[in-house]
Amino acid sequence: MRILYVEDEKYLADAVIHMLKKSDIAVDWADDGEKGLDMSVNPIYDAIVLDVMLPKLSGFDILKAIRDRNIKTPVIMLSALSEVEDKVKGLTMGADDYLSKPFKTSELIARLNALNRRPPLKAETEIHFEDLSLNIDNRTLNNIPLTEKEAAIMEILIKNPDVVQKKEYLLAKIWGSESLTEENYIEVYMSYLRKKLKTLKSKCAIKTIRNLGYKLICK
Amino acid sequence: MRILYVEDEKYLADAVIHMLKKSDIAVDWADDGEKGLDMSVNPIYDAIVLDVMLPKLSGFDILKAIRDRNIKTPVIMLSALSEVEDKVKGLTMGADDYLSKPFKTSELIARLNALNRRPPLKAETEIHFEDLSLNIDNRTLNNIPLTEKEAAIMEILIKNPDVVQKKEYLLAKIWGSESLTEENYIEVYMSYLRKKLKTLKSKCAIKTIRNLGYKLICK
DNA sequence: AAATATTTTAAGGTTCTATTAAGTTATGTC
DNA sequence: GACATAACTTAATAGAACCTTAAAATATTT
Repeated sequence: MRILYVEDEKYLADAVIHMLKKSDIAVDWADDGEKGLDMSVNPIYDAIVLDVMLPKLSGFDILKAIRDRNIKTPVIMLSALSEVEDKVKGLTMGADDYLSKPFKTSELIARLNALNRRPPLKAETEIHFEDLSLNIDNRTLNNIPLTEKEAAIMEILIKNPDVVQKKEYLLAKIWGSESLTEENYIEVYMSYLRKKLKTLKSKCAIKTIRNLGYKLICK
Repeated sequence: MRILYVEDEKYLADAVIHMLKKSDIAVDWADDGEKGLDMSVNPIYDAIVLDVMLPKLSGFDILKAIRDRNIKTPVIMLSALSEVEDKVKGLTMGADDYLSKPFKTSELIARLNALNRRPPLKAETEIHFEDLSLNIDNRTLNNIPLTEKEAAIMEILIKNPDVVQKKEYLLAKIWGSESLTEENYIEVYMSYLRKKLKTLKSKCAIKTIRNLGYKLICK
């Protein structure tokens, strides 16, 4: 794992970097906000550890700048301000985690590892796959409107192409139920969605895996 | 978003659930560890919020149990023990986040949203052997579809290559029966599987051990 | 309150898988 | 090599799972 660490206190930085390296985490260090931002846009990092109080640009400024540029690198904010409002501010601005100073490096390492167990972020409202683009906000698939249920099913399928979604899972997730009368719901909606995929002349189709569920496949 | 909240203090739970609902987060509540574990295995939840100190099973117990079962639902641990060691323990056991009590619900909400900005981890369901790869979820062998019974037989063979599987064992395991009329079932399905292995031009083949059973062998 | 859109229900039709059965081929024994 | 037995293959059938459609019930918009 390779991370960027933006921190102006050299003593602290040296100590933390030393510990991280022992845990096999490569660290690039920036000692002010400007350098930090310049280096942040580099996509090689698995995570960015961002102090809030920095010379020139604050951690929040950097966070905002990189998220505005649609860069999804996981960010852990670091601050002596342990106020809940600050944590919330960081997290809603797109940070993935928030650690109060002083912290133990072992906790930072654990949090870095936790972050990197998950795949990187995808873009928000539009989901693209092959020749399909599903817009969650408008509820449209390649500009043709979908109903709420259709969109909910399509979202799950398109986010996991080629992965079978079990019937019970879809029922539970979308209808919040497990009753058998409702088994037919899913069949009806798959039929609707297939019709729409056909009118779109999409390369993709919904495949049934008998006794299991459905998945999205493309030519 | 729908989450599972495992918490034994009813007062706290009521307050938190109320706030979460206002933020459009649906909450199912379990008030002890056993119920919590039972409900955790249901794949409908976008996250599980887990108190550590619980009757019957601790939050750590639940976390371990669900991660052992390869369930990837994001977990936030909740505890009055704010010791760093505990946080590290939770995070290394596969929790995605850790929140110390007391906490503000706004922070919990921010963290839930941060977690759900990331796509869920997929469970790995592929079994590899020589030039074969069996996907249990998709029910495919090297991307060609298998039926339910074919997949069930193949799973047993591929998990125990070079080990003879007795006819009666396969019958009992897959058909749940020992009748002799059904002896032919297995022969029919071995024939189907062999045909598919041939179309795959696999190095592997199913060998018959007369009067005993079958095993998978490879060149 | 009417018009429209969406969801649910229900019924009949279609497709696929598992089972059955019968003929064929392989294996081991004398 | 002849025989008996076990296993293989294939095609036909039955039944379950799934699809489609249209109408009824709800929900939403105008």
